[in-house]
Amino acid sequence: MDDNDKLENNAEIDEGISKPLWLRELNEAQKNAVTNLNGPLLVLSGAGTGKTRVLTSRLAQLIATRTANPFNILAVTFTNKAAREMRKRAVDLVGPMAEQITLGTFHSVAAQMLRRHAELVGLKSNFTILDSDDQLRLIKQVMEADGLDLKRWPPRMMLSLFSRWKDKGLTPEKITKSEAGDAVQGRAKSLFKSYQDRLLALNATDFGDLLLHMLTIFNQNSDILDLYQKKLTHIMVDEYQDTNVAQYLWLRLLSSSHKNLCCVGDDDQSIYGWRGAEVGNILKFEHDFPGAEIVRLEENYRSTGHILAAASQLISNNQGRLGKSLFTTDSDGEKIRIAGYWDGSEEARTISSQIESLLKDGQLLSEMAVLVRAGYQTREFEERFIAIGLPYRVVGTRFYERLEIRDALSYLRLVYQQSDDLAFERIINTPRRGLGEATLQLIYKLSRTQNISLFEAAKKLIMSDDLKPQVNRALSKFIEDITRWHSIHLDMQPDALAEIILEESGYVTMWQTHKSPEAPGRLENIKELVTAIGEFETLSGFLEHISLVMDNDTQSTDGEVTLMTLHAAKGLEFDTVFLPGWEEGIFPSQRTLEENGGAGLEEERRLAYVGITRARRKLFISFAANRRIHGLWQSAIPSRFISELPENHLIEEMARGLSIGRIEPVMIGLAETRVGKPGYGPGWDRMAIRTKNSQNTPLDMNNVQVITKEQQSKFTIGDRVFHLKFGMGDVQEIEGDKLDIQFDKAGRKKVIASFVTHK
DNA sequence: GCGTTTTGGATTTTT
DNA sequence: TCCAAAACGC
Repeated sequence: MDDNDKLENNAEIDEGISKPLWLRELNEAQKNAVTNLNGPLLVLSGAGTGKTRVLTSRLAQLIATRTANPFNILAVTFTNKAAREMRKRAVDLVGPMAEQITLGTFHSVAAQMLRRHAELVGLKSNFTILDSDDQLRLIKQVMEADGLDLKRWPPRMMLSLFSRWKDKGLTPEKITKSEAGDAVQGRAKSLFKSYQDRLLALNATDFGDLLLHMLTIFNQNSDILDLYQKKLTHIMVDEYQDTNVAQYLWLRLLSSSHKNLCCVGDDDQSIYGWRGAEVGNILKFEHDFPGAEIVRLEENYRSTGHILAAASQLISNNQGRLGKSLFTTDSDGEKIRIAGYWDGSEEARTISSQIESLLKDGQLLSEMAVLVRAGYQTREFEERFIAIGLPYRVVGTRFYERLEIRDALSYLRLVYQQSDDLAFERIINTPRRGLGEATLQLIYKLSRTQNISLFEAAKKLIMSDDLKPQVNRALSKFIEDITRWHSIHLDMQPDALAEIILEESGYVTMWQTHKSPEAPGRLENIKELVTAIGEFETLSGFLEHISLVMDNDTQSTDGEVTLMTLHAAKGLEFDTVFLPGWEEGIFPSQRTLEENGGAGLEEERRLAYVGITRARRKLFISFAANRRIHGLWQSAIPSRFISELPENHLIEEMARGLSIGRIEPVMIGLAETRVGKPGYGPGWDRMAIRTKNSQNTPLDMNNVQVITKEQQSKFTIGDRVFHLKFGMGDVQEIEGDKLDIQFDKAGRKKVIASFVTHK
């Protein structure tokens, strides 16, 4: 059946003969969302309520009813994976004409638009999109040029401040005094400006710029905005709760003439606030788009009754929700199992054997997942899994972020575009060519004074006699190589080109002769990269692809347990889910509480909700009473989230006399004050918040153990002490609240003073 | 300019 | 504890 037949067929069907196939499989609420085609529509879709089906069916419905042509539809997602999935399912429903839908991530759609109108913001259409590593080096340069102490103001922090501003749709001009505060002695705004100027000079953007520049263009050129409003008459947005202000403004501009904006999302699953996502967008949808229809998808097709009940009860502790009540026709299933362990390794051991016994019962490892709050928590499990030979995979470090991949990409970028200064810098001396800091400084200077790229500057330097013969030779060779590769790059398959470049530059040899244990793996990755390049016709096509598609969805095979963070698990589901590490300070994360207070706590709770709702049949939640964090032993109390779960849906399995100990207010105060690291680390306002907290949270000093100056001096070197885990020992050294103790049995350890008592 | 030692720092990260 | 970046010494 060709495209037209399919469409005709469906149009006919729609006139009453029978319903199109996609409508037949929908429940009432879903149908409501799918057939409501014009005007603003908000679809609140709880976890597991068939969101993707609704989205794709609605695309089909728009086309089949001829409400919109495929090329008049814009559909935006956050991940490439979601975009691919949506495209595939749309094609399945309406045929190849779905290829004409403008469908992609916010960033890729914005990048396409920006390439068409780049000159309006001072860019050329072949601008480079910088990855976070490039951004970091750039901001460092800008700050150094400004004579700032990089220790006092970590570049990473500046970068995140700037991207937060960009997320809010703020250009340097729009930064007000109150926005900038007194960050970096009031110089933040001018630094931001310098950073943006540098980006333009490099013909480059960062991720935030893609949206930001489009906002500028739309606001300053009504004809262009008009063009897009006329072309894109129907807009659909996935994961609306994760949009930031810039994305919201962009959507509002695009839809302002026709108001055909359909946003799908779940306020309870908003977990990216720290990245600029604004839950407010979804909460105020009705207000922003008067007359908006709201459809709630509340029938859950994923989880058992017990799991849903627990999730619902937990999330009901949050304020300011739009409110949904999930239900299922499925059975109650098994109760959730809550377990307390003595320490982290017992937790890892027990979970591992539970996985093994499920495996014996015929469950697939690919249907089991261990979800943790932070990346470092996977290690304890990995170690255990390796020890017992349990196959697992960690979803984590992304392929394109690896050092060797970035190096290789820099070669390709420089060959493609010699003016790519950041790429130049990265590889000029990799592998070692004897071109170090001194030479680089010369090149910089020339490039700055003559306002030319580093590559051009290097060329000129070779012509001069400013370089030692040896250095001149090395630099000449480098420049010649790049020039030569550039001259052939259009005549070759990009993967063959990449092979030549990486081989002839000595990059591959560098790793072959490198004698570190990870060298072979790096070579493997390089091979993999070349294979990936092979899928593209041109070098430029590949480079555009990778700058936007930092994808990492390695297909899960049947035989591996998945180990990942809760954030990474959003949108996924497993038969069995383990949620370890539910301890105050870890989850909810101490740092989030300190930095964002109540709002932070609510986001952590949503994260817990996301975790629970990943499970279809079996859910295990656990905590450990003692845990080693960054080499220090700390004792912890169970997460307050555990006490928020409804008891009649749980089975508690406590090891050796541990109890869940429903957390009393005093103990919550205790957790906020005591658990966690001593007060160092990034966060300009952390100290302020810490001080504020301690003033606002009066603690009952008789019941609560708090680290005070007085307590730190409780011990002196040579004291005989007792520790819960290590037993008796002698104090060797005292550093603030940490004691270095020689234990009789456990050896020498550093522990926190409050976990030790005199004997 | 390069290899080694020391130190400081340590959430989450769709693009 | 364990990693990466700065500082150091050749």
